[in-house]
Amino acid sequence: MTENMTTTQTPATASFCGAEASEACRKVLHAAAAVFAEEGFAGARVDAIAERAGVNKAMVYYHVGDKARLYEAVFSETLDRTREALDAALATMSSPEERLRAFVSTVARVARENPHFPTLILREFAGGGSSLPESVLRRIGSVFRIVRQVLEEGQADGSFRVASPLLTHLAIAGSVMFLSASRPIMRRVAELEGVPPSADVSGDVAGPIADLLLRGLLDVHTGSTAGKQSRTAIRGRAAGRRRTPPTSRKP
Amino acid sequence: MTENMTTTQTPATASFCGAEASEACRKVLHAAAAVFAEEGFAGARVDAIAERAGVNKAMVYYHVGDKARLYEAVFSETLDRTREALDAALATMSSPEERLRAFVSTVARVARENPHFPTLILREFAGGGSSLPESVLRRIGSVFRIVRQVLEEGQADGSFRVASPLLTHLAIAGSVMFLSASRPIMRRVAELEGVPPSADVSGDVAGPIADLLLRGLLDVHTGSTAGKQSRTAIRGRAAGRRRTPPTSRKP
DNA sequence: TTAGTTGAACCGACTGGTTAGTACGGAAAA
DNA sequence: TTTTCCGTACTAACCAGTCGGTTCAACTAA
Repeated sequence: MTENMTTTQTPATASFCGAEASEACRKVLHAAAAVFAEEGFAGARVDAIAERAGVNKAMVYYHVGDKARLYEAVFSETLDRTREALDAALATMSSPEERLRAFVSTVARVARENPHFPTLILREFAGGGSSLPESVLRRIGSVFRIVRQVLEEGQADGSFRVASPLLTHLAIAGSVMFLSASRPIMRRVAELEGVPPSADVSGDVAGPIADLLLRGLLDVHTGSTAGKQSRTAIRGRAAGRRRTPPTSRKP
Repeated sequence: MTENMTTTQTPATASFCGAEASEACRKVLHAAAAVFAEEGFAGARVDAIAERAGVNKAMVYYHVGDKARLYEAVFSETLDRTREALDAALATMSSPEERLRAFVSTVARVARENPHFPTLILREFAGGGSSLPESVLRRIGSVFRIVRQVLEEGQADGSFRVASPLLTHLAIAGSVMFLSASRPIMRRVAELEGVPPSADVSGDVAGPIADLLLRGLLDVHTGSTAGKQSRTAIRGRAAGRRRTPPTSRKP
């Protein structure tokens, strides 16, 4: 399957499969992405990856290297592709709002085209990045830098309210990743409760997420009384927000 | 549904460690939560759990059962505790905004008090809930029902704009979980880039997250020109949002 | 008091199945 | 021939789960 050459035609796998990126090698990387996403690093079996790729297990070692290197290759390739898509998408936008919306929709699109991406990211963030080498962490940092710049621009020109760029970025990325990866478990929960699985998470999630994050949940656009009341209530609450005591249960 | 008696003081670990919940058993559950969070289900070694708990491996099997049952016990206990905290927190609030803010801050507090919680949730959502039994999925569903009710109330009385409750819930939960679990990897990324690790994610994340999600990122309160422009642009975009064809890659 | 009994809590050492990684040989290109 | 590619068959290690036994406190009978 050559299905995710959707953005540009750069051979992102070049550094791992040799410069030419042979067919077998690409199949291995695709299969690895799928199995790593489904089972996690520890749960993934090299035999399963090989079988899924339609090659012999020895080929995995011949082409890519050991399991850790395979994992790194999957991550690097996906992050590079994401980064390229982001650069391309943000380049055409000028205002911070447009750029932020483009960020959300681009990440959502990459997640839709490559369904293993959000799963891998979620797993790795949960693990603290312990199984990632520096090179991959640096790629993550470079994506963060893009968003931080957009957020700071927006704050500087007054179109965004002042908030921590790091928290905001994580909220945006977390929403998109979590939501994209939630499809299977939400389907299971839904059918367990006897309700038909919601179509909301099956379609395009970028628009609603961007709406939520950019416009906010409160209906401030209609200028209705309810909306105004809400805003006042929330502003008061936000100002006088009580601090919760830092009672940590475990040292 | 028999297990929705969550508002009362049910001892959450009762069903797994025997009614008395012996000291050793509690230690095992705590250690299991830590190791499962750090390594995932497949990556967690029962020997590691036993060592962390300061008991012999055979004791793990003697007290709790096999690895899957141990995992289930950790999840059930944590989810029950979360559910109890939510019920208590939301009971005192009346308006939908207050209740939603209470939801965010309660989940954030539980995550801070029990740092393994967001990690476990993230991992399990990534895995599609494949290693969770029905009982645990039902508990997840019950938490979702709480939030959906709040959202629908808010939409009914006009204080929330109309949006998919499922998407909104996942965005909220995803933000909080992702952000809470991101601390370690963010620290690693930060120190790799030579910048001091941001204090933003170390403190209380509930307030900023709730502010972001409830008020929205755009500074609509000042009525600035930039804000007005943004809103128009966004409304236009949201209305004419293109539909993406539902191309599912795998059957 | 004391010797004997019981049973729950506990442990070191083992097993059987699984899995990452390799040795080596064949085939086809170059 | 040499190099690249691919496959079979193997090993060494790992790990979930078990087994046989020990400790010890509580209880009882004499």
